[in-house]
Amino acid sequence: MNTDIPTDVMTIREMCEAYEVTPRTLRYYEAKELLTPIRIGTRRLFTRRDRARLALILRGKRFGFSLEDIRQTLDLYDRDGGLTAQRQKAYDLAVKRLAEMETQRAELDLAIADLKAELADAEAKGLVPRRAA
Amino acid sequence: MNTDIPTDVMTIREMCEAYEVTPRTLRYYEAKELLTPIRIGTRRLFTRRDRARLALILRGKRFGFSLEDIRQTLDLYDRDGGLTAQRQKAYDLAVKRLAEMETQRAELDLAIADLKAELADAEAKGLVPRRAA
DNA sequence: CGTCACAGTGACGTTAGCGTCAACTGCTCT
DNA sequence: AGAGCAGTTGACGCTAACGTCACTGTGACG
Repeated sequence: MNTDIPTDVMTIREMCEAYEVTPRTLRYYEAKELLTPIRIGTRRLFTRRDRARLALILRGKRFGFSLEDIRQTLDLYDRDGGLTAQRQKAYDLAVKRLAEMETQRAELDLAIADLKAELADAEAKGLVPRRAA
Repeated sequence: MNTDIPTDVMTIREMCEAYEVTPRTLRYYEAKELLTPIRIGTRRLFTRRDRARLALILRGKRFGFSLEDIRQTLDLYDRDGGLTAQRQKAYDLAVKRLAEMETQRAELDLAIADLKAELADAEAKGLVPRRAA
């Protein structure tokens, strides 16, 4: 009994400024079924849900996941939660992603340590005047 | 006084199997000046240095860095170390990359925590029978 | 009522990062 | 010498993730 339009929606421009993306990007994500903004006539209105998803998308991208990878796990974050097979699959995938991310975290720690060592070495050799905290 | 060929070199096939990449990839990296294998006639021989660089390349890729990003910092890892402006630039860039990686680490921790919470929530709702350690 | 700024829809262009194929070039082994 | 095989060089192909452009639609406003 609440089929009307949510009040806290944003236009495409507002979205772009809020998340530093272009309209093209948002339309592209919609085409790829990552976002599902409300359509008023032809115009798009992005809901709270869209914003949450967009944040997750952008985050995922920074970790090197593809949009397709991201799309497949996004559903897990939907609160409506039917006990569908769809959702079960999303869950399974998410478990795998979690493992990947933890692996990546370990690797990242290693890479950071390595890089720090290289920098320290370069400094020790007197190559640079940098002050590292 | 050691201009001859290093003994611990690898052919392109050996490299491919060792690092799970294709010949195409290695040639591509060479074309992009990420690797500089020795050329015997037309054949390539990959040195210890190439292997170290390749490992760094593959690692960088997993964190979402572009090959160009990677190329620009790789020089820092070269042990020969002239005090060139080149090297100074590599150092400066590396400092920036380090900051990026630490940001990424923080985000990754957040993302992991989020995802774990979602999974726990899904389990609590009885959506799945998974046993998480 | 004109226009004007913003939104939308194709459709084509672009870049990175390789895949794929064809046509050589050398070895090496028989 | 011929066969075979790993390796090389173009050259073209392809996908993801958008950019860009040309055109259409439309609500607001003087």
